[in-house]
Amino acid sequence: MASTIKDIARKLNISVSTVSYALNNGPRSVPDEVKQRVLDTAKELQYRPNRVARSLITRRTYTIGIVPSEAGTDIVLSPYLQNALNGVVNAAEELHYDVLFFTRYDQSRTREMSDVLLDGRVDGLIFLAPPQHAPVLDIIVDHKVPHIVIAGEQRPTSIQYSVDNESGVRAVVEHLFELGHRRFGHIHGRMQMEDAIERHDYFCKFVKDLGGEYRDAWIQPGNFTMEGGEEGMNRILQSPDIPSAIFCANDEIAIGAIRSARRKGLDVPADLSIAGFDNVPLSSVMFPAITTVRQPVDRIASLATQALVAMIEGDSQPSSKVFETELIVRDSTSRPKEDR
Amino acid sequence: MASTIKDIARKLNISVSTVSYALNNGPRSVPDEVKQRVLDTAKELQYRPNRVARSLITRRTYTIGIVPSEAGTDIVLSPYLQNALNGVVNAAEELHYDVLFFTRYDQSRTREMSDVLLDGRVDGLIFLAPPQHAPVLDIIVDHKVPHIVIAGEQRPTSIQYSVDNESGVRAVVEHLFELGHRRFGHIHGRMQMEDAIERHDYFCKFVKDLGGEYRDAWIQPGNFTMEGGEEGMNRILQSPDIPSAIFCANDEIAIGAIRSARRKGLDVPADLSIAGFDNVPLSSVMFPAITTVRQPVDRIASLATQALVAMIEGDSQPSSKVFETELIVRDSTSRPKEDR
DNA sequence: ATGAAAGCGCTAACAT
DNA sequence: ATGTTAGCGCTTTCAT
Repeated sequence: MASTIKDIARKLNISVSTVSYALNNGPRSVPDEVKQRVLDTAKELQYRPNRVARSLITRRTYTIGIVPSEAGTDIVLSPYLQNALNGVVNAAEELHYDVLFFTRYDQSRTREMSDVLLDGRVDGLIFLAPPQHAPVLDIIVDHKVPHIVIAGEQRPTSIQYSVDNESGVRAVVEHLFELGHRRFGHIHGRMQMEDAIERHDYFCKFVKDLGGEYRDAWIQPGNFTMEGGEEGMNRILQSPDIPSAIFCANDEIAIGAIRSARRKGLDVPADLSIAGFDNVPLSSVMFPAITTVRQPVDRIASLATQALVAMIEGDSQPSSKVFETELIVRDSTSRPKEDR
Repeated sequence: MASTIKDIARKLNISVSTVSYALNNGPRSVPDEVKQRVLDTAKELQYRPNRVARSLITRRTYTIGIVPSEAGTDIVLSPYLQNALNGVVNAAEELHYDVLFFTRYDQSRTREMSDVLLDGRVDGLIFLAPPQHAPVLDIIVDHKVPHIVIAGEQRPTSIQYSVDNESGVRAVVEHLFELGHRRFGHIHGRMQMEDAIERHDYFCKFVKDLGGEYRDAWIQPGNFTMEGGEEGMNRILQSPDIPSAIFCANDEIAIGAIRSARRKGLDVPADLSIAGFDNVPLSSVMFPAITTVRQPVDRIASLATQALVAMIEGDSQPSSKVFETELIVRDSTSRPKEDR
């Protein structure tokens, strides 16, 4: 059995409070001589503090929880989640926090989920791209647990760290328009997610604003995955006539879309321009390299983590932030065929 | 303030033990009528069990800890770690465990580290490619904490899940030899890590066995990273004469090596064959696609997690496992120039 | 300067 | 069938 402060106290014939103060360097002072004896005995007995017992009193665990946007197999294979997690881990390491990854984020069981998130194992929570109207989030807000939402819908009650989808989408659409495209398609993400909705809506808005054309048949779901992108593109290509440019809600969709187009004998970008969003590592080494919108996921996640810890430690009440994007033009977009 | 079982008991004028048994469905039976009233009151008071208090007694947290091979920035960007983490998360989700990612695995502070790992927040630990002779591991063994080591050195005291580096390296070297190569170089990983050591040693052994040639100048460190691979290759290319084939200890090194070779005006594979290890996603979409050795990292991690939980729950004492590899021949290797 | 004791929220042995 | 109570290991208030 592991030894406790009681064991140290007994061995030294002093009280547990003195041991506690000696071990923690305060808040009550302990004479150096006593402190040294406590430390020596602790080492001798291989004493290790039990943080569970400690946090029962202090209500602090030095652990932050990360809540992925959905449960399911292979979620950690998503480049977006990987980058976000990387940012969280980077910041957490510096702040001396560990990261608890909640594996069971099942939308359909609000009660069970909130019980897990609120069971005392973490000091604060980071929600990663939560679905719209997530009831758990209401409960978290209710309980005043420190938390930050990345890429979620606006809620006055929660601090949001999100990317500026408006300027990002505007940049892509304008880029395609300037190349000469007038007929646009879109393969969107999971429409429960804020980024998917915004990118879809801004796509429609900017195409309309510029006087371009889009049709219902050219707008298809892509689920933020490669498979989804492939299927979405298959459906678009079933139209009697097809658009000359496709904006995909993320790079994985774009990769799938390119694969589908190729399979149907279309050349990207000669026959069809395809653009993505996120700038995941793969997008630059793919053939063709994908035109995309960079968003600083790591940085968003790092700063969110720092802000969360600031909330936890009561240093400050941070405010929501919107992060800038940057258009990266590569080889998957070019002038439309009819122009040449 | 959140409500506790005490609040429920008081409100219902019954004892806390009855409330506890009602909430937990046992081990003592509670009449349905009472149970229902407890459940109703729990809901009404927005009661949520405090798992920290519970685990202080039960010594169970339903959390497994994952210990990365080193601390540092951007560790979650490593494809190997990502795949392993994905496997752990997949299995953990199914088993209803969450995953605590330890961010502060600092080799130089054994004491601090082991305190963190042993502070009661997790039921068991998974070590991911720990460095050789890691003193923390000794302490973990000492404390009889359930744990499994992935890709670590053999230790009779710990259960190991590792990949069969011998057959993997043999397959690449034989592949290169059959293509006609006789002069081999190697860019190795961090030599504190078992996989790096084994791949290096087996490389030397099999080249020798087959009657091929390698020289000290052709064996360079690559640190398991793209940058390392690039630098390693730069050094190899400084030799007056160079090998015709390079085996890299992982795919990231290979990617860096290819980049370096290209920069010096060499064509891969025409001028130089380069092979990797791991089969990370990038390796198949790279240009040229990389010849590599597939190892089932996700599966290793999933099975390790399942085995760990079995240990935790006392169901069984699993044994160490070695996993098979598979050579995947792609476009970065071909017959040497002089042959043509 | 330091000991005694209360108690964090919960489980479970011990009573009745 | 159910209440009382002793902790789990720790922090911290209250005494002295």
